[in-house]
Amino acid sequence: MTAAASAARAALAPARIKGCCQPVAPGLPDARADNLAALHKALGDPTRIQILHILSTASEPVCVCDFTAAFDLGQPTISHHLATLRDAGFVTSFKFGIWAFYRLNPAMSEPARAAVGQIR
Amino acid sequence: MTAAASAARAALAPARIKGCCQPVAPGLPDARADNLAALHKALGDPTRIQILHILSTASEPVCVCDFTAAFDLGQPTISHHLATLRDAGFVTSFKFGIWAFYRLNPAMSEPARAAVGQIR
DNA sequence: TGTATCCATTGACAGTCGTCGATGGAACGC
DNA sequence: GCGTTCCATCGACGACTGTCAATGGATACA
Repeated sequence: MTAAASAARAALAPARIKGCCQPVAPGLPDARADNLAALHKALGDPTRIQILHILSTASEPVCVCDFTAAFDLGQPTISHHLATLRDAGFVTSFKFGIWAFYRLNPAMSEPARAAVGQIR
Repeated sequence: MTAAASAARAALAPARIKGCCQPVAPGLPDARADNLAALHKALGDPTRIQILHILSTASEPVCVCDFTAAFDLGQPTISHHLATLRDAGFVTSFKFGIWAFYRLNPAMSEPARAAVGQIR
């Protein structure tokens, strides 16, 4: 080991005698980590990113039939993606006659809002 | 249909004659949507959220052996999660002797940085 | 040189996810 | 009422994901 490397090691791992391991902060509460992971998992699909992009640039609620026309996917698949986004708190929906409309959830959580803000 | 509902429909779906569908903006470039989805997919696991939390609060690079001690998971699983975060651009690693250290990637993309900033 | 430690990789397995076709309920127009 | 349209749900299937045990390479130290 060179002198430089030795100095680097001292800076990186001071007081790590037998091996290098030292205790690490316990981290986030499990519930918090689970919530954040679920939030990001809902964003882990290109179709759902596109849906949120459409909703974040739309001035009005968007009809499901508009989504099915915009994507090369079956209607059940679109419905599934919309339900995923709704379950994660990103969007809300309402029915109007035979149509269902979706829009961004105005009560979205702060991390969710930050994530949607990056979809540009 | 009540008069109020009729007015609401006119506001929501003007000029939607045969059905309600109207063209929707084509959306993000596919590559952009894919990149954002991959980024969020890498955050879609509580263990990886915890890892990023530890790294974002650590003042020094953190040794893999510290992660294996902090989680109730096997060493290959920790290694897998760290590789996932590295492939997604969240962290970088270097070896020092027999130890491997990880830290937040200083060249992280802007959406990635925003997401990590929400892990608190 | 030999041994021990650390960590990445491989192979395997159960569970989850994205997608589709089929079905059924709800609302509209005739 | 009756047929039509829209959309959520169900069942199924292939692909991917998280986890582990086993393996092997690289490094340090006696």
